Amino acid sequence: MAMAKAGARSARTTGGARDRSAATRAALVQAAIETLREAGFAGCSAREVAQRAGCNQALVFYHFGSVSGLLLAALDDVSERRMAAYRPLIEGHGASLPGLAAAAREIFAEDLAAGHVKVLVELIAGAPSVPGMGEQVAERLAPWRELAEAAVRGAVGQSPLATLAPVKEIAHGLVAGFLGLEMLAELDGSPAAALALFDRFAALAALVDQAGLLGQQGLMVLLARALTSREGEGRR
Amino acid sequence: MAMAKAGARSARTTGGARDRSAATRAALVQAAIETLREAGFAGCSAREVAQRAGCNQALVFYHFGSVSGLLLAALDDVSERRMAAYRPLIEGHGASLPGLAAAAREIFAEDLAAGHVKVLVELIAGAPSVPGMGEQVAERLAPWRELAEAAVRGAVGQSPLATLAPVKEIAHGLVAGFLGLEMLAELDGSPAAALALFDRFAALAALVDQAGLLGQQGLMVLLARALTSREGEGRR
DNA sequence: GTCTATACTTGGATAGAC
DNA sequence: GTCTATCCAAGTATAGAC
Repeated sequence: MAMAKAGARSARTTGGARDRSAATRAALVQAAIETLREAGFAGCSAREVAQRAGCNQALVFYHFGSVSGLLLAALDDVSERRMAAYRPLIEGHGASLPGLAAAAREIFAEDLAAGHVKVLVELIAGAPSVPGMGEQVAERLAPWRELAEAAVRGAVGQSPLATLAPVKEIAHGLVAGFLGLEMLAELDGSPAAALALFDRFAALAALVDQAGLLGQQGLMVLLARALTSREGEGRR
Repeated sequence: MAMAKAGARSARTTGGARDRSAATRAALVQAAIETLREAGFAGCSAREVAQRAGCNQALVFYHFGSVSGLLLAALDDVSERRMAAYRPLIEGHGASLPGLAAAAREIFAEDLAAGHVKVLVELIAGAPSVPGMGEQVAERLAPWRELAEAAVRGAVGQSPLATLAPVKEIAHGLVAGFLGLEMLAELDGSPAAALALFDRFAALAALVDQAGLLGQQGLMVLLARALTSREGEGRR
């Protein structure tokens, strides 16, 4: 998928030329991420990005066809690298809710610092100005949503919590939360509030995990009782 | 605050001229909202907006000084009108958690349909491309965050839930959730997933409210016990 | 593959007529 | 207050030299 544009390169280039080409592409992609982060989608002109990459503006069009092509390649790059980093994290600790919370916190702190979620946010927000881009961005977001779903399923799939809401819904909320927290962190100029919320989530997860001792015999029964008994509802 | 730019109008204009001026300003603001919604921040040129408003491009600069000035005025307009609509909703039903959930659902459904949250999302995302705009947007978001905080305080302030997380944190998460759900709804081309999540939230709120019968004597004791008793932790 | 040069378009912003 | 006309800056994209 990241190689979708590789055809732009001749199949017979020499090794050195290929290296240089790859280096240029990589530099442009990195510069695009940086520009998206610092100047937003609206600040991402071919000239601006090329300048940061230390190369010529025309190379954006040679390698990626258009500015939006470059931005999508940047999203691919971030996605691929981050996905590779997160999957083991989630598959490792993800069997428990506290593990998921801790993993999510680490991931998010790292991504806030590196601006990875910002790339996504900017592309989602900027997409409507480029015909057809919304679908392209949605395609690239899909694996993330699946990863979130898998993480939630692994963490609460067989616990009583799963009966409170479908895994898909919880995952949707999680992804939305990531995006929203990123925007607020950007606006506030600080990720503190977002990280505090994650810490709180981790603490609550630990609490629920211990309450999980109650399991079907405890927590669930309690909730079920609350759901069914409607007689004493005079609470003001 | 919405009158900040009123000085652009002479103090001695005739009644008719003032009406026309106000109408033009209003048309531009409405067109800006519509453009932000359909083409995003990056698609909001003075020419594009003016065309939708059915007036001349130069009037953007006459009335608002700059394109970003117009966009901020659009945000002011949305904020003011929506705030007026929500405050009674929240103050009316907000004394209970289910009331808050129901109110939030109504608000959000309306705003999704009208694109009000989109305006905010686009301005937050687009802000980094205009020097100083981030602060302006943050200022305008502040009342919303306070409203969310007041709503949360009113709904869970004296309930056992409030001891699980500070009201400020919950409110921060709520606002982030609104923003993130808006982005996903936009990308999906459908608010269904967001609304389903709100419905779930409302259902859980009703559940918690009924569990609130347990109050300090029930739910809290349970949670406290889970927090302190660590001896039987052999749960696999 | 990369550069320079350039054609063309769009956008921000202002001057001046009405 | 609104419009036309216009200037200028910035952006996309391509052609052609190296």
